[in-house]
Order: sequence, then C-alpha cells, then structure tokens
Amino acid sequence: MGTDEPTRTLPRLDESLLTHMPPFSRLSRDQIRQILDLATSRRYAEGMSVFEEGAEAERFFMLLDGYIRVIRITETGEQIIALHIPPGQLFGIAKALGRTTYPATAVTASESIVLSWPMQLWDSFTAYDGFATETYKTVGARLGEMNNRIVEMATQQVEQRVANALLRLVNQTGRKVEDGIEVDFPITRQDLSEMTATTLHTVSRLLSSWEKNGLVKSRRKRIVVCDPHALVLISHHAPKT
Amino acid sequence: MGTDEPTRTLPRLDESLLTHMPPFSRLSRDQIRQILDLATSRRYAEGMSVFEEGAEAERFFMLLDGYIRVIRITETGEQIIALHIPPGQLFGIAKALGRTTYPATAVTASESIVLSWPMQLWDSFTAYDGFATETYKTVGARLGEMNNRIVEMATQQVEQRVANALLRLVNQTGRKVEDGIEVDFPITRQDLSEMTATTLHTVSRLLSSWEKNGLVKSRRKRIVVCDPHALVLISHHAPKT
DNA sequence: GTTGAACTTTGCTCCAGCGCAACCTTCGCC
DNA sequence: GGCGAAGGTTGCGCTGGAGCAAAGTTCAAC
Repeated sequence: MGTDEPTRTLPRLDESLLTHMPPFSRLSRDQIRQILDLATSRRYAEGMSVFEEGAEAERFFMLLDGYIRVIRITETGEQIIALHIPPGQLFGIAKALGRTTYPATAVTASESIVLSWPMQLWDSFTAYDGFATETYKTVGARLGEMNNRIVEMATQQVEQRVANALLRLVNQTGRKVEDGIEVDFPITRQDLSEMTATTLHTVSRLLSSWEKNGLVKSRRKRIVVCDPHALVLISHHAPKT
Repeated sequence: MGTDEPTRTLPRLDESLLTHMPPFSRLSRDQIRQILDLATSRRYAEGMSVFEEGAEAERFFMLLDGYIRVIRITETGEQIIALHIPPGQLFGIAKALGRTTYPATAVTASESIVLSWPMQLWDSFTAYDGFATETYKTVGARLGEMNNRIVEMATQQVEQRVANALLRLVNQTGRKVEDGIEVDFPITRQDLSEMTATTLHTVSRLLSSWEKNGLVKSRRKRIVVCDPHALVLISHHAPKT
C-alpha cells in the first residue's frame, strides 16, 4: 500500500515540470506556480499502490515520471491490467467521471514521481484554460482504448492480442535501444497475460517463438521489439484460416 | 443509413419531455423551451443507423424513446455490440470525449425517437446547471461498464458472460411482464453473441437449456427472464471446478 | 558464494466452445 | 395462402490454448 511509504515532499518544484504537460500547457508561469504550490509531490517505489479501487477519491494525480498500471481484481482474486499510464497524464480523476470513488486500483509499474491535489480543487482546475479540454481528451482516449480492447478480445486469437498489446506498449512507452524498441518498465510474462486475457504459459511460448524468429529479444522482466512490422503483420493476420 | 428516411420534425415538442431527463432536470421551463426550440426531432425505424463510426461529429443526440445499439465493426467485417442506450440518455457526445468524430456506430434496436442538436451548441449546453455533471456521469458509467466487460471477458466462461449480459439487459431495459422481465426490444441470438464474444450457436444452446430449467422463456427475437436469481447464481458460479 | 524467491521455459493432456452442416420455425409480403 | 428470408435449433468433430507439472534461470540478500 502507498501508505507504507513516508510521504515526502520533494524540494521546491520547478515550473518547467508542468509547462509542457498538455493539461497545463496553456497556462502562464504564475498560474503554474500557484498550482504547484498546492501540489503534494511524492516518490513511489516500484509496485506500490497509489490508490485502491473503491476507496473515496480524495485526491487526483498527475504522473511526472515512471509508469502507472491500472488494475482490477475480481472476486475470485484474478487480476487484470486495464491500462498503463505514461508520464504527463492525469489519473485518479474520479470527478471527471462523475464518481466519488476510484474505479480501479493504481500501482506503480516502475519507480515513479507523482503529483497530487485534493479533489476539492478539481472544479477550480477545470476553470483553467485548456485543462478541461485536455481532460476530456484523456478520458476519451482511454475509453477508446478500452473499446478497442473489447473488440480485440472478442475477435482475435491469443497470438494477435499479445502482438497488439506489445505493440501498444512500445508505442506508448517504448524507449529506443540499440537493437530495437524496449518497453520502458519491467514487465513479466504474467503481466502481459493479464493484459491479454491469457496465461503466462502461453505468453512465454509466444515470446519464445518470436525470439527464435528474431522479432523480439527478451530478458527477465524486459522486452525489446526488434521487428515491429512483423508484429503488425501477426496482429492483423486473419484469425481463421 | 439514417439518411434513407426523410427527416420529419414532429409537431411542437412539449417541455415535459425533458423535465425529467437527468441532464435537464435542474433547468427551468423556459430554459427547456429554448433547448427544445433548437432541437431537431426525428423518428427512426428499427435497424436504422443514426451515425457511423468515424464520421464527423456534427450533431449530438438524446434518445427520447426506443433503444440505441452502439456497435463497432472490425476490418474483417465482424460486428461487436458495445452497449445499449435506454431512453433519457445522451449519445454521440464526441465533444465530451475530446473527439471530432464519432467513435462508434449507433443503430436503433427498436423504433426510436431521437432529439439532436448541432455540435456547435455543445459548449453552451455545458454551461447549463447540472448538464456537465450529468454528462460526466454518463461517460463515467459507460467507461465503468466497458471496464466490467473487459474483466468479464478476461475471467469468465461463456455461460457466465451470457448470463451477465442478459441480466444487464433486463436491469437496464427490462419491462415487467406476466411471467418475468422481458428485454424491451427485439434481440436475436446473434445479437447476444455479439455482446458476449461467442457464437449464436452457443447462445442458442444456453438459452435452450435455461428454458428447459425454467429460467427464461424466449420466442423469436424476444427473451423473458423468469428467474433472475438463478441467472445471478450462474453468473457467479466459479469458472473452474 | 549460497540460498531462496521470483520469474521463465517447455512438455503433455484435456475440454469448452467454435466451425460446420442440416434442418426446423416464424414472419412479412406478394 | 404460399413463398422466401430471417431467425432458431441441434448434432458432431476438431482444436486453440488452458491447466498441470517439472525444471531451469536470474537476482537480491545475507
């Protein structure tokens, strides 16, 4: 749980942190200063939870650095990964969904730096120029992404779903490395399986066979995509002969 | 396509149409009058499309009567049903998602009456008291529903998914009839299979067996749930022995 | 440098549910 | 009232990928 860690406010934050983040990019330096002075900043180690599904939504958040994994857990204890959030995005914005509780759990996928504000400030933030619009876009994009996932799960084979998930990861969070593009945070076979509604065994088999053909390279908790185009082909390959 | 039908503006609309619809419920009679005077009202026969995925979002809509089915179609021509919209809800609200095109196709699941306004009016609508809040709630609820569907598809067996889908239908759109609750619009096995990522054959088999046990009664395009509780049990039944 | 936990690989078996096929039923329409 | 199309039912065989099992590998921690 997040609360295991002491809350440390980092040294005075610089305005430049936010000037290039879409929700704030149209604001003046002074406005950003005000916003930063209201923010709590905090570092989370990998695997820490930022908030839990169902909890009262007392704060809203922006990810400055690292990656957030949004997960849901079923009554039977299965975990499914709904989405990954890259730096620069708002999250835990229950108010934007007309909710008073968080709809899912957020855990850090890697060491992360997070700003947060009390939810009471939400309405004053939406008054800032561009903030509301960017929020809609974020919500819309996530809704669209979930929608695509439903379509994928409904129509595609496991191999294609895993290929798609991997492509999405490298597109959204990829980091260029020598022999391809690497997913920018530690990710296990189990994680991939929770994103694609399959088992770690199947994911492992797929990655092994892709590695054999030079499409990817993987080490423990790390995946490098060497041949994205080939993955795209796999992801589009007709499900049925 | 919707455009096959002549656009007929129905006789002058009465304010009482909107006074009890959540997005407008906090408005005065005069405000509602203004809003209605800007609206185009139109009747769609069953199976007509109101707008198509990807089209420029020129108008936004409210369903007065009937049911709207939101669908997506894959490159390979498969159709999947994302959600059903009951009367009283806004739809096609691309602006609320920061989009300029519609993210999915909307077709009528039964004969329907729809109001619509040019999207340019959206910003003036969000200024009305309660309108924005209700919109967030609608968006939030749909996002939550999609989220649940992902979890279901990832963790449940076909039988449970179909049971859940049916329960959701009768909860959201059910009409009390003599021997149970009936889904309030025509729905085929094929439709149910497109909501649950399975085949019409499997749905047919399930419904047959449920009917044998008295849980449901169904006729062509009509389904009555007689024993919702038993369906709930099925929907929660552990997937694996 | 040893230990143990976390992560990964791979082989084998089995079955839920899909694809296919054939047929039946209901309904709208000329 | 007969015809055709849309919708529904049911049997059968096959297979993708889940479940199970057993090892191998990597890494952190002492």
